[in-house]
Amino acid sequence: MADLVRTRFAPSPTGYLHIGGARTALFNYLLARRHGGRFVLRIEDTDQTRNIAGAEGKLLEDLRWLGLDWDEGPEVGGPFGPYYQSQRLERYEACARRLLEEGRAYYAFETREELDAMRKAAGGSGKGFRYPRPASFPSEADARRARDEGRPVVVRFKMPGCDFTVPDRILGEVTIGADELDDFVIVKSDGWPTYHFAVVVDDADMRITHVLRGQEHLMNTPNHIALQQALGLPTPIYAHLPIILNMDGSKMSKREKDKVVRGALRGAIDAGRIDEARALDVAGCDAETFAAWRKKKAQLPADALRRLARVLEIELPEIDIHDFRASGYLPEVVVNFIALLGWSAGDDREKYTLAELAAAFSLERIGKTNARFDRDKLLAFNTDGIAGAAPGRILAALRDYFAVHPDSPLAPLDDATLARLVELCAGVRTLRQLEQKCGAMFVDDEALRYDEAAVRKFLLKGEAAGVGVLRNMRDVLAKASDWSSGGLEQVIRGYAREHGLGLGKVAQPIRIAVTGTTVSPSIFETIALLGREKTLARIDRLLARLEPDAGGAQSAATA
RNA sequence: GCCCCCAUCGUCUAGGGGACUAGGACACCGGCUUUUCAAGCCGGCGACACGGGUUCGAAUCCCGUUGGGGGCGCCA
Repeated sequence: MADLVRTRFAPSPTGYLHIGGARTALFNYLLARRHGGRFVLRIEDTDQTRNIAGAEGKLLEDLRWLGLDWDEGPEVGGPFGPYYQSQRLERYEACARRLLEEGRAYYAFETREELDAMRKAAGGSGKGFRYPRPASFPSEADARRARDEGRPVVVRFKMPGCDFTVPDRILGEVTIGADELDDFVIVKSDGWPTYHFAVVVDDADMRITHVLRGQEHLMNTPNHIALQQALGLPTPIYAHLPIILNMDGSKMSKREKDKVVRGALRGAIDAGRIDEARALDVAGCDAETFAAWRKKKAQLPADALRRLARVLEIELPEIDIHDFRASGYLPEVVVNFIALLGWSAGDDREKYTLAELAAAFSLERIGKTNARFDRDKLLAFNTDGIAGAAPGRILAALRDYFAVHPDSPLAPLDDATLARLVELCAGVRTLRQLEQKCGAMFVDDEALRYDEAAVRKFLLKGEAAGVGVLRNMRDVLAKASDWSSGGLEQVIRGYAREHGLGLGKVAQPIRIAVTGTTVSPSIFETIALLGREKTLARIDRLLARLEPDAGGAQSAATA
């Protein structure tokens, strides 16, 4: 049992689970499962200013949605808890005390402003600053006095002054020179540990054997190893994962959403489609933040971005796991896809279930190169995933989708109807696409919105030939004796043949009348499902709008 | 600026000195199918960043250049 593999995922509760975090969690999960070990979840909530209420719940929900269940951690407990760093403060205090007593750490009293000034003075650009360690360390009395004077008191770790070599299972041995290493802070002035300190203590306490984390942590690792050596703790096996980038090569981050919305808003304002004041109103934040955001100086809250995106009629790029859920991706597809970002089994296989990944995974097959996140390929995977899933699976996935979109027009439908829609929509790429394709069938007639361009193209163009067809079809359909999809197909095809028209010339006007758009399942199936009454009512409704003499509105665009 | 990491089709990758006229997937292009959007089927385009070595032989090993990424916080 001595070599039981124990891995962990240790997020801080600042929002939804990010795609990069999800990949890190997945790899840790897979390694533990592959070796019959334990996967631990720990909440790193040591930054009181960054913790966001409700974020932890979202994080756990996202992990569960992906199917990454943890053996120890929040909600499940375990022998090495508590699994919240905020509940482990005595442990860090004890370790810090020991380091202070042994002269391996010391107090420091600079304010942030003083440190900023020192950094600026250090180098031309202020980079590469190293804290000037005092010849003799301040005493407990000095620390007390500083506190009494209202100065900040932190504890810094005395780096041993030697080079450090990080043994990394992916990158090999990476040596960082002593000159690069700084006496970093281990206890903040609020008494809480920094990440570097807490992570070392906790990983040891929780018997973590393997640490898989993003490559952005590589340069921190000497600090961690030094700390482990000073505290007499073992060094776990490290594996620094390549980073996931956007298609443009920039780091994939939540800023991407800000960027997209900011660009769209500028275009809309330039085009006169929206004005500054209205945009601010939609965003619902304070004017100062909004102004800063427009100048790329700040980020907007997620819900503000969502509201703006809706008004601007743009899709937000998916960044968080929750975004993919909301866009109608299957969790097993997301897992499959991100597993292939930086890992491959070495053959041509690309499709895996979570269990299959757990069986095939190995540290040795993780690559070194950063990967760009290709949404097109994910979409293709999702299309295959939906096409290849058992009907019951898609039904369950739809129910989950409705949990995120309770207002979906499809949400109230029974399983049998939903199953029918799934059949009719074979080939859709996402659950959202299925919703968009079928939604219009299940909204009230009054709520139908007409695609203006489609109306022009298929109804009004060429001396309103489309309107004529629609008028005729209204009568034909009213008299149809068999309102099944088969019967309707006969009637409609028959009409097209008689009048020497392609089916499209007949189907599209009907489709627009009954759905408002050019997209729906087979036209026969669509109106069969809609029923005669609604179909005729919707055709009448559109005809009334398009024929002023019938007393309809001037333009379909106002609908 | 300094330090670290990386480098095969547009993208994710296979490849670990001869099996490479470099394989797969997505995207793209062309065709077929077609009542819309998708899906599907067939075919095609397309890469070893560059320059030096080592070697009988290099995509594979070494060095340099260039390019990309990361780090340089009382954030994690």
